[in-house]
Amino acid sequence: MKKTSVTLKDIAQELNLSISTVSRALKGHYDISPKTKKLVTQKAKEMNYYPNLFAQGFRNHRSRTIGVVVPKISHYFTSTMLEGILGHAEKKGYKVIISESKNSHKTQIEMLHNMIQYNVDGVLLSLTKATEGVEDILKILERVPLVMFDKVSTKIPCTQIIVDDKKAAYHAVEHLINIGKKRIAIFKETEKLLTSERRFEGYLQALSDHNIPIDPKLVFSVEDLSLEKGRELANLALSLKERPDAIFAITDTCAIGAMQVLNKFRVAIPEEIAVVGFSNSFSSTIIQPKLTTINQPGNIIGKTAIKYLIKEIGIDRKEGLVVHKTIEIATDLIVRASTLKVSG
Amino acid sequence: MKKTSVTLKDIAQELNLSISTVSRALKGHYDISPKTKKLVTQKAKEMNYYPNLFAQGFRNHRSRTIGVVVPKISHYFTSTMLEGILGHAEKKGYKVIISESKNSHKTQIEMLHNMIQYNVDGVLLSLTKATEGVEDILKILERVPLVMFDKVSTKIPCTQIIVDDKKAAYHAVEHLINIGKKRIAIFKETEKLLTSERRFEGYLQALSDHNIPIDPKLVFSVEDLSLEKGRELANLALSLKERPDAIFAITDTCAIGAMQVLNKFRVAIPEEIAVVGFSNSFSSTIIQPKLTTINQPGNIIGKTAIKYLIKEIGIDRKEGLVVHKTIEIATDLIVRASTLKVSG
DNA sequence: CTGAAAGCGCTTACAG
DNA sequence: CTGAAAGCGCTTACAG
Repeated sequence: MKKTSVTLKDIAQELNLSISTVSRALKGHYDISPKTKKLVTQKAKEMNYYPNLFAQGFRNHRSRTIGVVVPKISHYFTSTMLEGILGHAEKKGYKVIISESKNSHKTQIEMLHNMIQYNVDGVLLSLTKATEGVEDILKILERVPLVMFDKVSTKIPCTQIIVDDKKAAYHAVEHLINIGKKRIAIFKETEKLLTSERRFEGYLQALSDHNIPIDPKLVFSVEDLSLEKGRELANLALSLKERPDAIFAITDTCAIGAMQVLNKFRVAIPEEIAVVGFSNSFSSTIIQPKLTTINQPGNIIGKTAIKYLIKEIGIDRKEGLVVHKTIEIATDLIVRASTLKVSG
Repeated sequence: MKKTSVTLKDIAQELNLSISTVSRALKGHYDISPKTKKLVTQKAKEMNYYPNLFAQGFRNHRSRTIGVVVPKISHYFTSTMLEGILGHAEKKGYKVIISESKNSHKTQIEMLHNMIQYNVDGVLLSLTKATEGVEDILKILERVPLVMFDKVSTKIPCTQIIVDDKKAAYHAVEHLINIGKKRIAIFKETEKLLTSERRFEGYLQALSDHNIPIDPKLVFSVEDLSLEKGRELANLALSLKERPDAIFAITDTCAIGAMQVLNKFRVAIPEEIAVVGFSNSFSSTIIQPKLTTINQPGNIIGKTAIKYLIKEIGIDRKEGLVVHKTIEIATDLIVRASTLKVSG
């Protein structure tokens, strides 16, 4: 496999020009005469010249590469965010290196260090649940432009793109109230996870805005929410003396687990207990009845994140000019059979 | 943001050594005295030195980067293959650039060209459905080591990692026969897609091995199999004078669409019609009854693909030594309620 | 065992 | 409008 690629030098020789001139002509430098420019660009095309991005990057101290670190690539929502990132990266001529941090804080930090070593121009980060302390990340922030998305931390001063979790949850719970529900349970994570807490805030707010007292018995917190955990919590909820008449689960998966239990015990959904999930997964349309849920536009989140990152990369030299924003991306509630209005 | 990183030169100055010596010491070159080695490695650590991979790559004509082109990253199966790729890449010190070809042949070729321009050491490719002609890809094959996985083409002479589709389908259909089914329909794609054709072969083989005549009316072919198409085909199947007593759908999604129709018309699954899918998606455990399906180890496929690619990268200089293999990864049948043995 | 030097392909001040 | 030269950070034959 020969890979002798055409270089500036080759073009220069063919044309009896200097390498400098060829280089400049190809970049459309204003100093070069139109004739030469035309000559060079034609020859370059003819010889099938492609710039050695490696050499360019080496020379310019920029790689046109962006590093992305996410907890797990095979979560559907994550992969839609990645699609948003890839799409925009391509348009802007950036390549994207992707790493998984799994559920390890250590791996996460390692990956970030790798990214720096790979000379990425900037990093896009979505935190693992297991993130412990942020000092490591603060250090990284000093070395490379960084934008966080989806799973973020308020302790890290950087631009962050998130779903408007509080508002989304508020709408979900308000919807339950509107269909006549009064004892609305929430299935959420224990404190660690910001996303979960913000959804909880939305829940509390909606109840209080509608003068519904908060019953602590209806707040179910657990670590590592999953299908299985959804089932367990549903069992707990059913065993309450005063059962809830609705469940707001902060993930679809957990909502589906809960529904399986309700179905098993022939608890009518939504008549006896309505259910709302979060994230509009494919499965939410498969479960019976179909699950009302909140659609998070992964694509837009990813795209917004990389947009801001590229902007920061552009201005990172002039220290001080970088303004950190928190952008909240709007979601929408998709109403399906699991919360159909109960007539009467 | 200052990014003045430590270079070999800095270490050399500190230690009053030449750059050459420092470079060699760090690589453990046998020529360097143990004392110097120790001195240098310590100093490097102390100064927090990280090699500039860019400069190394530029110098060595290798980037330790692998390019991956897949049709769509947000397909669950695809993302598990990517996980396999990423995991092994990390272990071997390779970074991974990922691109989506969407459903466009043109984009696919563009992405491959990009990869070459990015100086990747090798490329991992899974074809889009829309692949038209392979000349473009053959040309790329001349320029960079390439291994294909999952969606492949026999017309391209390179190492290919695929699921043993024929055998998998054979087992699925044989399982249906074993539970007493005789009129087994297949829901498949039209010819274009190799995967689909190989599953069809397995279907035919299983029937003929068990002396069950093939009824062309039971072979349903359609383009772009989807949930919706699964529903349509199920409707067609139900309208047959002689209904099938089982359906082998070559994707889970399509199987689930079919089941929705069966459920709607209160056709008992599996008693009246049993259903088998393909790929063990999360949804296959959500649909009622749970779907029997074939588990494809995406992780292993990805890992195997990158393993072979790295091997090829190692030997690509000595032309002619590269042997192209087709590796078939074994699958397993996961039996669930949709094909439970019908007693009597 | 160590060092000086060339070169990977490109860009860009400097000079003319 | 064009060219010669330096340099990005590293590796590696060549010399001693």
